[in-house]
Amino acid sequence: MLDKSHKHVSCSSCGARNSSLFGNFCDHEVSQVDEQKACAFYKKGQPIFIEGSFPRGVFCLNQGKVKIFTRGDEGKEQIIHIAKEGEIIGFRAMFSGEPYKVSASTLEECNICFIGKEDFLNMIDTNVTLRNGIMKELSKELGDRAIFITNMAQKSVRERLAFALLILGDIYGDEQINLTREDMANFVGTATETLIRLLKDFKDEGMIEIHTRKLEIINADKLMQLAGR
Amino acid sequence: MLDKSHKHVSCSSCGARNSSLFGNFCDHEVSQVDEQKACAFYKKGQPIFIEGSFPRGVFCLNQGKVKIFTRGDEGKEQIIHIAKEGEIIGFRAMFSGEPYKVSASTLEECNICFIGKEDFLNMIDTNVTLRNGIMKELSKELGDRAIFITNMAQKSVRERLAFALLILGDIYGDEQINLTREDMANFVGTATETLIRLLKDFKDEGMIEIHTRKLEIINADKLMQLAGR
DNA sequence: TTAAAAAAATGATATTTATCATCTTTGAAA
DNA sequence: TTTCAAAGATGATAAATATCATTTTTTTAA
Repeated sequence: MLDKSHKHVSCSSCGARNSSLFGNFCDHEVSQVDEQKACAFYKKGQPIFIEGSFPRGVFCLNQGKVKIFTRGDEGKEQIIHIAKEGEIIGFRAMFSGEPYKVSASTLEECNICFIGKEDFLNMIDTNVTLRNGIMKELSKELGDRAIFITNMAQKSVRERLAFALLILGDIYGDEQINLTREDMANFVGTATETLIRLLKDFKDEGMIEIHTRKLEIINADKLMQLAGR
Repeated sequence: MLDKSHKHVSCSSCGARNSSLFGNFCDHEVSQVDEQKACAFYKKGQPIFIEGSFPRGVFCLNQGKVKIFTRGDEGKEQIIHIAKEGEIIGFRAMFSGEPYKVSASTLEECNICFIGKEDFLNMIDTNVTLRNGIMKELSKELGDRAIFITNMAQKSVRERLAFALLILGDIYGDEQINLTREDMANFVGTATETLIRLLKDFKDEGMIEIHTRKLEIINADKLMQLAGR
């Protein structure tokens, strides 16, 4: 369990920082961010920002996983991305001048830092490396989403599930995949019942192991074959 | 029919420039781009760049429409975007450091200018307005693609077709929508036969008129209602 | 102008996946 | 520990859409 006190998490001691967009900051830059940011503990299921509202800054994940999603016409969530430790979220709306097009909420207990819009944009203006990192990230995600769209349009639910499990495997790393069936269905883009049936098939075919709510991938090769490129 | 000679199209006389990312360039900047760019005439159906290859610069559409697409496992195209006059295409791969994740080819005869990678990146570094414009564009598209993914996952083909027609109506402006049924199906994410049947339904329901290959929207409100938000 | 190829259209059928109803299990709070 | 709500699971059925085969129309190029 995470420390629930709202104490300041120092960037210099942040285990996730090295793999983040702030990874190559010098000591001076790190302490500058440290001064400007605010830290907070989030309970599981807590919203971070909501589609339609205006952004006031960006969020940096120190600990925990966060789902980024939109809601369709009937309110059903479509999960676009699952962010993990080290990721900065909400920075797209910083540049678009539009309200958030997506919502974010925690999938587990999280420690999340906040950097105000002005401070963040200032960093972007003055720090070329950060700026290039951001532009690279925006571009990379744009490419990923083109593939996401294509998968949605052309792959069967079974293939998409295989694909999704591989992505989730990456995100969860050593840990087991830990999502409700509903969230998983909303990531794959299918009905919860269909997802549950397919998970059982995958288990029977020896691709995954199901430990109640947590999933373990035991044959990634077979999943890759199923998922396609 | 367009002039097929490979003569230089001047940015200062480019009708599309005002609505482009170069729209607010001063005279000096415009003439600089003019010197650095190369112009070419493209026939209908000609590829501009192909998924997997490495980018050498960006393309600026002076005249004509271009489809941006990926190919799924079985080679079927999924159209992600249709670019029109004034749009700069292929700049995402400029920042990602990766090969193109999408392909682009012309949907009709086009005049397209090319700006080399170095020149373009140099512009980005020195011109804050252009840079902000690019970042805004990247962010905006990211939001659009989140919605695209959600539509694919949650809307019926009928709803997606209505949505697609509205987008196409915007892109084609005064002109009638002019796409093969196959391209349209690859944009909506459905089988060509399904698309053809639905178009007939839409015609019967008074939402569109079909002039052989070209389509005209005659009841946008009804389409909007069908498409959802 | 004609011939051939490409695109569009139509019908029949199969398949996938969603939906609805119901039941069971799990986990959290009293 | 018991209780209750949420999550997970299962079965039956309906609906949407893809696929395949074939025909007609349009466009392109000889």
